[in-house]
Amino acid sequence: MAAQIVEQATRLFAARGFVGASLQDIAKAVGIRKPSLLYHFPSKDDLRRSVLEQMLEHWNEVVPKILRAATSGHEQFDAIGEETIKFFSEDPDRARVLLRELLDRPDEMGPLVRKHVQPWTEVVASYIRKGQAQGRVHPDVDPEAYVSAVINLILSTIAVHAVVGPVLGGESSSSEAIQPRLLDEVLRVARSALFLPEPATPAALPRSS
Amino acid sequence: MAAQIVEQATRLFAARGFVGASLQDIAKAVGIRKPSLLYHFPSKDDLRRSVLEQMLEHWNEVVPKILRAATSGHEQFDAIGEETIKFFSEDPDRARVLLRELLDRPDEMGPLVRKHVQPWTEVVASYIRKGQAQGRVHPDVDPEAYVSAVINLILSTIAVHAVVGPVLGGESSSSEAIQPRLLDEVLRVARSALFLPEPATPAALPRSS
DNA sequence: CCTACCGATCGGTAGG
DNA sequence: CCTACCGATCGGTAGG
Repeated sequence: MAAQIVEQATRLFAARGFVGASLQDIAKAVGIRKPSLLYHFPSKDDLRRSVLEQMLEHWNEVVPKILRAATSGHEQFDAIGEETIKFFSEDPDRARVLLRELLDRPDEMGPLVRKHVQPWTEVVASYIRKGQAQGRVHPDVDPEAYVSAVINLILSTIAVHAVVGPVLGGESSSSEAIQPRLLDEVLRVARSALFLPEPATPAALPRSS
Repeated sequence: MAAQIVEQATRLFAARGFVGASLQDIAKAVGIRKPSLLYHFPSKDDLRRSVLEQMLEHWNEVVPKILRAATSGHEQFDAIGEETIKFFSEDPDRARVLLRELLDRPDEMGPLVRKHVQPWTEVVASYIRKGQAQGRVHPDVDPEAYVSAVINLILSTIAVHAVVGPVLGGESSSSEAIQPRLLDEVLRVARSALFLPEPATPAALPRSS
């Protein structure tokens, strides 16, 4: 039961925001009365925290899988981007709730981001630095800033795809499915802003032209 | 007076969202009573539309200046990015209000984006296509998707900088000013995802190596 | 898990 | 531009 409440709360918080989605609305979506909902979650704020907690829990399950696949090289960095995109696009409400919370409660989200996002950000950043030392990655990439930018890009692209997507394809393109064009371009942008174009054997084969 | 109301409404809508900011709050910030506010704006929704309108008005003043400077070439594309960043970072509340509206009212924002953003998106896209024909721009750039991605990137980076910025610099870095590191990297990502690395004289000087 | 109910606050109006 | 007031809805509680 608690799981269904969290599920519907996520849906409605994502669509209408925390203050915009009433306990009444959420209870009705679950099929119970408001006081029954307040038996499972003592307050609306407790429910909000549970929604975030469940999301970060799922995220923490997925992170090791992402990082394991990513030792180095082009394909592995693609894997990081693809898995991150998969996490958010298999339920865009995750991106919307997260973005809303970042806007609504920056002071509260700071520590949460520091706890759940910064660690793997630093792992990815260290891979980037290693890539720079090996001459595979652009030397002027700011590793931490790059990772932040790509996360922001993925998050916002998926969160607002319903309005930005249809603007691209003048066609019907129902407002439900995410346009692959957008996500493909996001990945391409992230990739080509990172890697040097040529294998570039910097010192190994000093064959001067 | 109406201008002060719109100004404070923008501030509070940006910080707390449309439903989270009450007419009471806004009136108090202006220094008048709620019914006086409702004399200038017949309803809260009218005030919301005025906030959006004023923002898009300012945006429309800035767009021609941006496009005029951008005929072609590297520096001109940088100018587009820099001016767009300037527009939002000189008042980050613009980015926040816009992002909130995209999340809150996708169906209403669709037409607005189509009207105010799509036209210049297509101008920029056509520059990109010209650059591709001349071999200056990566051939696998999807012009419209690229522009959408960069707008999303700028918008979200500025909107949530207060929480993402401090995560980067472990130092004090007060939560007010936007970290130049972030914006510099955003510009670098946008630039290096667009242009081919070399001048690459494709057919003009067929000096085979 | 429910019915019944609470004070507080919401957007908005009447009337001056 | 104000005071006074409206019905509706909010999150939450009592009590079973």
